[in-house]
Amino acid sequence: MNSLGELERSVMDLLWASAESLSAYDLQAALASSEASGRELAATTVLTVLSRLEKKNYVVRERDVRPHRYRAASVRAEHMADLMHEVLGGASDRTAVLERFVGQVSNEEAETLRRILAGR
Amino acid sequence: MNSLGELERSVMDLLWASAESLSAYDLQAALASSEASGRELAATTVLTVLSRLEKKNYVVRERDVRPHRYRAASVRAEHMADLMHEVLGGASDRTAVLERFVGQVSNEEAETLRRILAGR
DNA sequence: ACAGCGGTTCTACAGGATGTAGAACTAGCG
DNA sequence: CGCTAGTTCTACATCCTGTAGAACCGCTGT
Repeated sequence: MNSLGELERSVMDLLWASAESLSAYDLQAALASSEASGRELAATTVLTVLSRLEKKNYVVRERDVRPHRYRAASVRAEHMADLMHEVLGGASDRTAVLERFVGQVSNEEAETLRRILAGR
Repeated sequence: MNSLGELERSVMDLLWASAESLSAYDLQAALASSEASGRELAATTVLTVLSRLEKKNYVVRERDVRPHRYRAASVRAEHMADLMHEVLGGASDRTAVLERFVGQVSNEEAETLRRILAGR
């Protein structure tokens, strides 16, 4: 139930990167320049994707302004942490998974984890 | 690129739970009893799924025995840890993600993490 | 050598997710 | 009240997954 499509993910990346809410037209332009192709998608295409993302609760839509504006429903870090917990949730052997997980992180990251854990 | 289908996941769960390699027929039977429905899938269905899983490098096939036997390419915990790292890898703000992630774990799990980090 | 038979691979199709966009509809400005 | 930008509907191609029949293949016993 997690993974988004290619385009959906691109849109989310833009929304996550933006402090402001964006209109479909902003996104349309941003997508055109970011994606090497340079090709511009049809406005309706962007709108469709946004509707689907809204249905999946990935984005929130501001309907009170005329070009509706959209923003990510949650901060990116939040979303990723959720995904990680989702993976972990599907494990019967949580400790084993955590062991492997921690075993694979770099030293700096291990340090980061210790620091975070220290601050409870 | 991660998520498996329903049936694919069931098959992987069985393979992950088994120390031995299993034949498609073992799996067919196991699936029939585990899934409440009790219905038995066609053998070819199981074979197809196994072929797909092999192509995705989730399982390894022993071709030298006649009913081919299959086993998970990696231990479940390993797989899940990989998935978690995969999620984390797609983050620009890794620390932020880890903060959120740790912030959401239970006290016991936090303790587990500390212990793991201590002994590494 | 050959017919069977169990086992494997090929081929096929339905249904859902996603990318893509035209057609149809709607709200608010002048 | 008619336009026009903007939104929603409808539609279709493609890919992934579940599901399985059809076709093919390698032993094994006679």
